[in-house]
Amino acid sequence: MRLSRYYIPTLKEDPAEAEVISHKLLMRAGMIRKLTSGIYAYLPLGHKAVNKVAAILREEMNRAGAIEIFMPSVQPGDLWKETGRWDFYGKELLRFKDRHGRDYCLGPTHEEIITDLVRGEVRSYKQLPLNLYQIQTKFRDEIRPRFGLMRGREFLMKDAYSFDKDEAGAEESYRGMYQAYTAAFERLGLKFRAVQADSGAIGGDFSHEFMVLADTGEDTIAVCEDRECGYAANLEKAAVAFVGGDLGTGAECPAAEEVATPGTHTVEELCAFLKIEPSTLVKTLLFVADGEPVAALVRGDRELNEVKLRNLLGANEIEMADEKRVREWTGAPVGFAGPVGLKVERIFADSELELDQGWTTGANKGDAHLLNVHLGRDSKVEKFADLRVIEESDSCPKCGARIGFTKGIEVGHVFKLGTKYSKAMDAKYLDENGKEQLMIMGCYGIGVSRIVAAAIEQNNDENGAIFPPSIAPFEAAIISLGGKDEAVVNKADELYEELCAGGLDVIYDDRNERPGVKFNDADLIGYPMQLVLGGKGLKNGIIEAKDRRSGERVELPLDGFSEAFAAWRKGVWQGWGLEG
RNA sequence: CGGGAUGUGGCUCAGUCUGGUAGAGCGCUGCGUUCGGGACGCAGAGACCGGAGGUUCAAAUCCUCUCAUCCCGACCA
Repeated sequence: MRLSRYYIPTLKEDPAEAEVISHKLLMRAGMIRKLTSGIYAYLPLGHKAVNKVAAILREEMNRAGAIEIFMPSVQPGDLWKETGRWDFYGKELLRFKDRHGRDYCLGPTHEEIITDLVRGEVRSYKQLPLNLYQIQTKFRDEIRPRFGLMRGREFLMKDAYSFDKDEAGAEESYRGMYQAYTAAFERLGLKFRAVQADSGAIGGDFSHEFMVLADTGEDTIAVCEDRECGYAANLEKAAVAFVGGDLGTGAECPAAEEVATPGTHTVEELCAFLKIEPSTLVKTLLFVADGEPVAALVRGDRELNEVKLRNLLGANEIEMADEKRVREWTGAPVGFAGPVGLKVERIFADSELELDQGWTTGANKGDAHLLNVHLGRDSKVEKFADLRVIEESDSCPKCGARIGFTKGIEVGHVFKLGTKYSKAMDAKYLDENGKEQLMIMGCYGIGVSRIVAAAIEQNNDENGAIFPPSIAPFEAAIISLGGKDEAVVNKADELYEELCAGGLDVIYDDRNERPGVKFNDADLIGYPMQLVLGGKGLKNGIIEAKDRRSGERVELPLDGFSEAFAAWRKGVWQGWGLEG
């Protein structure tokens, strides 16, 4: 492509609306433009990068035996009512009515549609397993879209759905997708990790998230420092190594005693007042879980993991109790809740609290706390369970080594759905014995547009983006410094034709611009390879080749250029851990 | 939805407090010079100052309402 006839509107300055680096660079490199909050137009370069990602995903999905289809983004409300998600999905689901007043929504995901499609066609075990996927625009009316392509409302997603006749088959499908994802992310040239994850609103039995590692990522991942072990999990999923014990009867524990603690609403204030450590007291947190009051206890220096509590309760939604409810249940202002005499039936405690007795807790009374509380003797805890957020330096739940934290961007998610949707929508087949069985499903998503943003978040420097060659909108740029020097222009033209003929996706900067402008644009956009041809180089029979990532420059001979270039190109790809 | 901020040529911003003829830099057009890391000179085009209402002789500026965007908290590819 000749740049003089192409469309890459680069910006010299960061747009005011962009905060994170990928958003700034995508805008500045002329790859995207915002239409409205969380909704972007893809300019030629952005579209090209997205397509390169999509092509790799398509290849890996096909290789794994999945079959591409394309489903509508406008979906009838009836199907969502059938699974109950019309009511449960929340405001993220953009709903509207057609001229007849019928309910519709813009698809945030396609379980309902695919299940409807398959139940109408698939009748026999002979047709299973089946794995269908699409690459398609999704719409989620996010509460707060931000960070450009990282969290848009409209975005491109690859979503696959597997249908199997039994659990074993479903697990095999799941493994197949897991492997396909691993292969795809490797080809994309991204540093990533597959981590255990909570299955969230879509539901299901177990799931993994694929995280692109970047310091600017929104998610925190707990990773075992023992590489052999390989345990990695999303913070909200990461199990804490079991530390429970025998609570005993409390016979040796002195009787609970009330002390006045005026004005101590927080753990810090209380500890300062009583001159004790946060690890010796119990925090009592009050929630409303699907409308029902629940209390959760964790040690004073720990943080409650709401996802673990929600899963323990099997609840759909949990939220912190408001001040009014806290007063009602404790008879005290916020900050003095405790398990003893609490007007909440269901009390759950973190396993760790089973290890010790004689805790300091709130007294359910203004300006007072209790000392020497024994959770078995003085209160009725329904269950001790893993409820707290894992901390850095905690033990790995799998091998006991240290846990470290790292940041990541979620770009893929694999779920085993089980029969959640097939049951709700009656997707059945006849087995070998002519008996009706529910299909076992799995679903597998990859944020295609988000990958482009994540690639930049992971790879950039002060001059701009640095694209892995497999994703880059163009693999290489020829920068001609010819100006009016016809010899240089002719040679650059010739090289361009040659590279194109060789099948290389190359952009040729033939603009009548000063060298600095061309260099800066090329660095900003982040083509992995730059080929610079100037008057001096031509005279000496060489062209300068720059590896954008390492910054290394080498001189390639013009005589025998193809071979020299091919060898150098291979080296650049290898620098990314990739094979051209 | 709560909390904070911002809306002024295509872009980044000044001007608003203290009302009085709309500015700068970049970009864009033309001509000339320049040409290996965002050149320079000259000449130009381009803005109902987010919108509506109000106060005033006079509003980008003060008041009221509204819309949009961005940032911090609960969701997710």
